[in-house]
Amino acid sequence: MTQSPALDQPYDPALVESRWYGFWESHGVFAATDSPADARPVYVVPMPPPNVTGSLHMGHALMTTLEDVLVRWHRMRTFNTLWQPGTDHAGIATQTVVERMLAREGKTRHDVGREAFVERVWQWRRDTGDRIHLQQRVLGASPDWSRTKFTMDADMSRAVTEAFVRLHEQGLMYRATRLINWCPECRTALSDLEVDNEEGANGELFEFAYEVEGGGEIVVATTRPETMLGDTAVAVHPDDPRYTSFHGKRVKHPFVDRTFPIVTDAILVDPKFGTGAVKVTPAHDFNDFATGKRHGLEEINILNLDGTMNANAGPFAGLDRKEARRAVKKALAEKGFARGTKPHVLTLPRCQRSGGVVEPMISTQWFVKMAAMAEKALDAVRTGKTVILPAEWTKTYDHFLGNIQDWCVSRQLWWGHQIPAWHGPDGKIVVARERPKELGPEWTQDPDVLDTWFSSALWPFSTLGWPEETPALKKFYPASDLETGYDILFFWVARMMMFGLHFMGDVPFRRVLLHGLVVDETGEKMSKVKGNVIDPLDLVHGATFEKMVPDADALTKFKKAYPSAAAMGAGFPAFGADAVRFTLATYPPSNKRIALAPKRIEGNRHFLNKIWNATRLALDLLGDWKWMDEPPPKGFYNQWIRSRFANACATAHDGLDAFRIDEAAHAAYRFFWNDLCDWYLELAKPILRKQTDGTFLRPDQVPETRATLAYVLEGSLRLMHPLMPFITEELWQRVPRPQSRKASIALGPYPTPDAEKEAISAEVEAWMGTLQQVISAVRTVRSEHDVDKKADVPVAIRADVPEMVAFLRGHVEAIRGLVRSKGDPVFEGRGGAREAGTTVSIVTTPQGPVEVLVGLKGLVAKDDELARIDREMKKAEKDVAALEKRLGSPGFVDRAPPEVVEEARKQHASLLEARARLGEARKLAEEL
RNA sequence: GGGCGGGUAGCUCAGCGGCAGAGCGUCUGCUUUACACGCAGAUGGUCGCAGGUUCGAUCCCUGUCCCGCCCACCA
Repeated sequence: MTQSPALDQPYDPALVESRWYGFWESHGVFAATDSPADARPVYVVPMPPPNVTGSLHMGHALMTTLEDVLVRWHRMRTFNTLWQPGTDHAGIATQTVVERMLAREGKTRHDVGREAFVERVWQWRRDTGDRIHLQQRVLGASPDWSRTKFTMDADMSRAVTEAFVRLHEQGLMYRATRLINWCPECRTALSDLEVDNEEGANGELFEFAYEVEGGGEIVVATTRPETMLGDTAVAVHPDDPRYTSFHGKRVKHPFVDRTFPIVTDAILVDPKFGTGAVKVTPAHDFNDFATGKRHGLEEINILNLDGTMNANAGPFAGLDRKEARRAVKKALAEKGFARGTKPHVLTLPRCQRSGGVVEPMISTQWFVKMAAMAEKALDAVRTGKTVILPAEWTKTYDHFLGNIQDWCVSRQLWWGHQIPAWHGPDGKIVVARERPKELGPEWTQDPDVLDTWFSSALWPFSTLGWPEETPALKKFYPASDLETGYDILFFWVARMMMFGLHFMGDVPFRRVLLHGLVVDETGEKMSKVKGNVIDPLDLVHGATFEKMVPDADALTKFKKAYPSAAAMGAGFPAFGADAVRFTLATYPPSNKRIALAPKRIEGNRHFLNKIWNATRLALDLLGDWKWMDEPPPKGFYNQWIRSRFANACATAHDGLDAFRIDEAAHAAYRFFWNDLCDWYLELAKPILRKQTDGTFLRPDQVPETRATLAYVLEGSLRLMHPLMPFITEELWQRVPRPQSRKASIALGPYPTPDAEKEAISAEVEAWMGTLQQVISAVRTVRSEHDVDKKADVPVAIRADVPEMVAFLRGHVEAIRGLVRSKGDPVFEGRGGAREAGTTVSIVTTPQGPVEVLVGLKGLVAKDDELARIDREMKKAEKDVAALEKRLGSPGFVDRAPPEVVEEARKQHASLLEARARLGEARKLAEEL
């Protein structure tokens, strides 16, 4: 392990973060171990290695971060927490990337052959595997990724085969010939989910006539003229008077020697659209396919697998889809059947992987029956066995599963889990866990592979050893949490739910936590084309713009996508993993688009610096103090900071518990900076720092203050650890702490609201609030009048409530120290005479109004003071008016809850008082 | 066509019946023995628009206009 950085050095994330990963590994922080019997086992389903874009990206970093925050939190509460490494599944991105590499060489996978292609995919995965592993480590993520195998692991393949065979035995996996989505560019079938609809494509509606046998013609409209080669009917609405005379007649195909009927169909045909007559192509359109089934129509496939026309296309055979479209239109025009075109906006179905236009095609594929499994998965969420957060996604989940079609799982690709079926003579098929010995050499295994999401759907239990009844499986299934992006709710989450319930008889996880998608600062999706992709490692380690983007053009694009970063000079400084993690954790999960603002990371980087320096100060103030397990009786400031800490713990716990990590992060941030640093440490300084004569100002307060300071410091490091593992570990190793704590902060415990509950005191916080307001009032006056920082000013505090006077009198040292008053502030009853040149501020507190007088004679311009008072006066007037309107409006006093009315009256009285005082203050200011 | 979000300070976003909040930015003053990656203070909002419910609406309801996403359809 590298040397610890010296604490008096500036905070340097690179120095801090390089040392801890190995330490955690060696101390078993990442391992689930046996724990006390009452400790609930917690399992967070690990995400598979990236399989969407296949490269390192912010979305991946976000998922890693949020998963790891949850895992560290769970682990600190109950040690028995598992987030184990998985094995690779057949990530679809892998082959996409390799195919793109081939395309750059002007080749397709069919040019290099199956074996060579698969080898290239392996190579690519090994290369990226190293980078993924690095990113996991850098971000501090818990799983032992060195154990991750970037292979299609034997155990995983076994689980996939087992699942396939069982589904087949149960009649849920079947082979069928039907209309499916076919991508001619990838030359594979797709599931419905893998088809993206591109809206707003400009197309045209082409109209042409079919000759009706026995005379006349019928005009149809189409956006895909070439499909007319597969037409087997023309449909009209049964009630459409225009076509009544054609019912039962047949039309002649102009290019192929066949005739087909005119049918009536009220489902397919909308008489108001186009000509009211529809050409029917059962083999290449989903609606037409259904129509064909209703009328017993012939299905004529006109396409080859690569998108060229086949022999059924007659004279057009061999042409590509696009060429065929032009040729058909031209031929129809030549024969005099063309009837013109109209512009038409249409939606194009595109392949998610290749972007090619998807063609509906009749094909024989493997399908999984979904209806029964979907029903169970719906029920599990309805009855709360699994909770989806944020809850608004539940409806989306319901809608998807409620309308689900059978899942086409076979792919004509070469990378993936091969289907465990063997084809023999006469179309015989055998499904088995391994090739049956009795099969002769003429039997060949189905060349197709499974949809990558099929193996992913088994993830929660296949990674635990299923189908073996392993101890891990028994202990950790079902998992506690699954954390992932909402974009794969259907692809992954819903399918894990179905397969989990089906194969394990129970839900795969208790909670599903969905986060948003990371986009650039302007809200645009990150993509290589747009040039706005950020590698998280560049944010962690720092990088120049030149390194991140290749050329000047790209740099311009990049800076436009990150306006706040554009002003950062040459590039990103090294923010460090903790700052990146913390920032990612501060976006609320309801936020669907996470606009990554480097400036925000920078702000949080400053927070870490603050923590570093505050700890440095605290250690200095603590001196050689040793941890005491029994905190001594506490004074006011100590009670206050303990109360604030307890509240922060409660908020953080509730936040993490409800998957509002952002709330936990903000609670920790506010506590540490605004309470601990801004107030408590400043108050503790005069107590814990020796005076020039070497004695303490208030020796009686030293032990309790040191104990409290040590307590909240150590506690807040633990509170923040899941959000910023490296810096908290580094500092925690140096602060006083109980002997009972283990070697690493990561081993907990997490501060719980229960343990801190007793420290909460609303009364103490209210009094402290008053003190803070009084101090702020003096500071405001000083600042507004540009009083020299070193100048001491006389301060008088006037209040009528005896407890108030007593309280403030008890804190003269704090007031004097924090506002630089000339001697101790003077305490008086209200309403006395005031010296000329004195400003008056009115502080409204729950305990009543307080006047704060600051003597500024000779230090201040009259106009400034008058302006200040007028401003305060205006605000008071506004508030008084609002309250009077409320109190005066009919029904408020009668109908509003008594405590609300009471509160309003109190405020009103106190504001009137304040207004009166301000009036007097204004008179006084005239004398300045 | 159906559904789900969102529109709040210059920017990014919280809040969701009872005095409108944070971070970043801006302005002013300060190199104060933890921190200028800082401190103190200030500025800044018709809470998209119009109705309704309510004693009271940024918040609930209805309508409406923008923006985003998802699903379905598209001859």
